[in-house]
Amino acid sequence: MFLPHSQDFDLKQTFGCGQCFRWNAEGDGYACVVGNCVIKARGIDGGIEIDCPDEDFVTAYFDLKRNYSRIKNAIKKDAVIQKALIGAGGIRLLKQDPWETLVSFIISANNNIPRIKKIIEALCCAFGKKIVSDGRVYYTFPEPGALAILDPSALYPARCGFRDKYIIDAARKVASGQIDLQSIRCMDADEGRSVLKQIAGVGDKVADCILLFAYQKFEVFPKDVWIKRIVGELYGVGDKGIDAFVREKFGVYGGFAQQYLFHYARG
DNA sequence: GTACAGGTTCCGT
DNA sequence: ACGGAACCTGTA
Repeated sequence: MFLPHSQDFDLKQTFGCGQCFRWNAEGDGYACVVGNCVIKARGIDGGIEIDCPDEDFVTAYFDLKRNYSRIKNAIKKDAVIQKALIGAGGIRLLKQDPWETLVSFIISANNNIPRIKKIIEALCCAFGKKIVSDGRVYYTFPEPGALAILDPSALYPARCGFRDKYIIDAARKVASGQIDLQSIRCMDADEGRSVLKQIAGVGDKVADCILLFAYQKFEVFPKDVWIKRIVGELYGVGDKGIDAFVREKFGVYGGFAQQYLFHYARG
């Protein structure tokens, strides 16, 4: 699938902005296991080439139907956002699998990106399904049922630390049906957040990341330390004032603004 | 050896 | 309700 060059889609920005953890540089592009297959993406002359047999899936996953230029214009209200957009304007918000996103952001707690990626790969390698593509070996993300039967100590080789019991708690609640991840799709953000927070290790920040990156609740604005820092420094708004500030400033597009500002905050 | 990292939970006021 | 320490591990 070929996508002509657009200022609204940059692979490096999209994969590097912290919303996803399984895209890796490979050859002259990137590769990732999404669901049960390997997707590859690379920049080529005049655009982006995406290698995946299911075009409908690619369209949904990369959110290709949405007009990002229009969104960026709507939130481009001051010099701060304008500067952020210079280096981050090619970010797209990926529509990711809720279960994988849930576990990934439980792991993100008090952690850094390289180690988050390492832990997720270890879990996939140990408990996912092996697939081979172009002679390379990959692993799918483990199903809830595959983790639900385990004791937290079984995750020790993945070096999750104190998060191991949270991952198992999530797996058991999802595998048993106690938590229905699908049902969150049709809830508003506040309802969805309260359901997700029933899982140990899921607080406001982790829940908001899942709502934004898996359920496309674009008004949600996850507040991590970087965002708190940059909103404080550049807008002079304290932690407790962020929600009101964001609602007033970015309205229903808070999540997009969060990604642009976050990318900017990390240089 | 010590501090700290994209957060949550627990235990004090 | 609210603020601070602890949590597992890897890295500086």
